[in-house]
Amino acid sequence: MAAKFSTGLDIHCSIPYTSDTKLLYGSSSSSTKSSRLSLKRFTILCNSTSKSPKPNLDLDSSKKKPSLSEQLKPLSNTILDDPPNQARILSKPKSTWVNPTRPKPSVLSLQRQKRSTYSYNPQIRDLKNFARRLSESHFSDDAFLAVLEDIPHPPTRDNALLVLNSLRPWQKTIFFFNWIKTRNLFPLETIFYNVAMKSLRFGRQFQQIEELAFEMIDSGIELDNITYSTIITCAKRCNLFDKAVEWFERMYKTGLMPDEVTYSAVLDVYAQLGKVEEVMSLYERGRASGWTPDPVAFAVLAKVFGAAGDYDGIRFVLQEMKALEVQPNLVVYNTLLEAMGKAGKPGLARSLFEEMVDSGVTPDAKTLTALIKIYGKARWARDALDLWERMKSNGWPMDFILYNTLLSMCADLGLEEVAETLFHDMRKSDNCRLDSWSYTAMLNIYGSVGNAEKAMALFEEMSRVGIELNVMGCTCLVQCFGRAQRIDDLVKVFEVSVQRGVRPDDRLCGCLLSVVSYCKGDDADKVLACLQQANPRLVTFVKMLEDESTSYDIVKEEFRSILTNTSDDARRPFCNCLIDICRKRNRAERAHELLYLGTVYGLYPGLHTKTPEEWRLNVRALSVGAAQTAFEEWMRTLAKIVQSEEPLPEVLSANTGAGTHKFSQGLANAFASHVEKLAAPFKQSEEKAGFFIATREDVVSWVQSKAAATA
DNA sequence: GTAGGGTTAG
Repeated sequence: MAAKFSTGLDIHCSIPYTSDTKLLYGSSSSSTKSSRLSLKRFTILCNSTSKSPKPNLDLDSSKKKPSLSEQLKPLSNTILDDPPNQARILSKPKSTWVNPTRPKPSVLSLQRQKRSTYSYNPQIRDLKNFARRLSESHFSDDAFLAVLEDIPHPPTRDNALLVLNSLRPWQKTIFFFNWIKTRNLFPLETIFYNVAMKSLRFGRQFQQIEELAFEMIDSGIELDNITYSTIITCAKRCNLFDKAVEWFERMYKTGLMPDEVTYSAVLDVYAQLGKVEEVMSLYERGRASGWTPDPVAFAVLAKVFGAAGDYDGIRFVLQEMKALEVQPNLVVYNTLLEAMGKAGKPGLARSLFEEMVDSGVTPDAKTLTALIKIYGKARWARDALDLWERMKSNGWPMDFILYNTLLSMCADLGLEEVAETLFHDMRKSDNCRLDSWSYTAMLNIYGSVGNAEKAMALFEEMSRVGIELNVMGCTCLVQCFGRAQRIDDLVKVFEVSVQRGVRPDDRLCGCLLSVVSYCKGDDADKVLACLQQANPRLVTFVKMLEDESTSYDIVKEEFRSILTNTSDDARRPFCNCLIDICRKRNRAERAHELLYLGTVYGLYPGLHTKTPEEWRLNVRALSVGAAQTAFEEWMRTLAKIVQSEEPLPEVLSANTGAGTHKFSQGLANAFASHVEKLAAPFKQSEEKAGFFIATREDVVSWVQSKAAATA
């Protein structure tokens, strides 16, 4: 594992735009009492088990959602356990249920609502043209009204419905709806409301939909499953999830059973909220009612497990479909592939894709986008390139999102030339255009290979063709010019970006901080001046670290406070860079303090792992300076263990990672020279790349000889 | 978009 776009020293300090955040930044979790641990001992290294230490930063308490069971309560208490009698009768018309004291719970109707069939309307052509003319025009209300009077055929029920269905946007649909209502030519049935609501849904006009629904209730017009599912999905699209649930509950209360369409719409409401338990509860209640879910419902299930990165859940979906003999369709496959990616299972995604192709389902651009993204993230260059070849030779569909994903994949894999070919193809192509994603992906690549000339040329081209630089592009350029020591260019890009409205985020700040860590004198001051605009507290903290008189307690409090206000994925990079800065400015002990705090705050889970046979220091997610600091710390601890004659395992190892990324092989080399400088008895493994190994005897005799030398 | 549900990018 390695950072995506870094060479040499700063590979883990800059904040690369990798999708690999789980590996790179680690997950944070909570709580070791830092205040009770003695700073001097740093015992955390050898006391920690393979379990991640839990940081005691309660950083996200304000965002806490109600518990899952709390959220499910309204459904389970008010509805699902107590379905109205009428509904129960509807859902099981031929039931031979004999135990009336324990009615079989039923939560959905197994019959889908029947749609009325259209009778052929010979005037369809004229009316559609009429509707299209109205839709495309820009009339005032009066003019619109005048044109309506010229409707080519009398506004009978069927004619009016046809026009209503073809009008857009929603303002015109509603205008026409009100027009037929005031003319009072025929009673407005449910279907008229449903059609009007659908148009409102396109315009995301939930409030108006709700008003129409109340109007139906007031006038005694029946709300059916189509009405409810339209209301619910509109609420969902407007992010009004409580409204979606409210209308679902209202439906049961009026004695109407949802059919499977409404039911999966609600499943999706919970899926979008990430409420896995609720989705499963609804799903199981549906199954218990005799429901065989269709592919749409399975796509919802796959989505919710994908979002949670829950591989067992994904397997469950596959098993259920197999058991119920439901054949996955394209969307289900796409969703499952996405889910496999989120669960970090590239191999399973690959075999699922082959299964899909074998079963005769032709992949579309979304399928290929999902898969290319997975291969890029997994750094599976061969599979990614093979797939690209297959796409070309099979003529599988491409779109601009797929092109941009291919570019990002190239960035993940360091495929500069392939990316340039793709970029060139897109430039020539008629059906896709280079957009800010494409340019940003290229900046990412040039930033990673350190090609400052090409990055600058691209930056200038963007200004010329009017594509705005976003915060990611800015970060890539800062990284690129920082590494090339073109600090004046860096400052210029930063200033221009801020002027054009880029709001620096934590990743950009981390990137600036990493440049500070390897710059000197004037250059460092120039970069700090940029950082001052973006995050003044960080600059103050850097100055505090440099000042010998700052006490540990103050460092601890200020660091904690800074981390609290830093997004999760930028915390470890911040800590890495700050450690590097301390080491570069001869504040080695300060570096040890920061590493200790970082460990306590959960930024380095699994830094030290123990088995009875082997203790291992895992520094793959550390910057060079942090890795050196951690190694020194470990040696101190091991020395104490030897001196106090406590037991050691047979093998001690340090893992720097092999640097599978083309641009990131710096850590192992830097680590090797540090080991050499300390004359520590660790040897780089020949079989296992990225491992440094010592035996217990090596370590014991090394400690003893050092002790003898200083005695 | 032909009255209702599900899938694509740092």
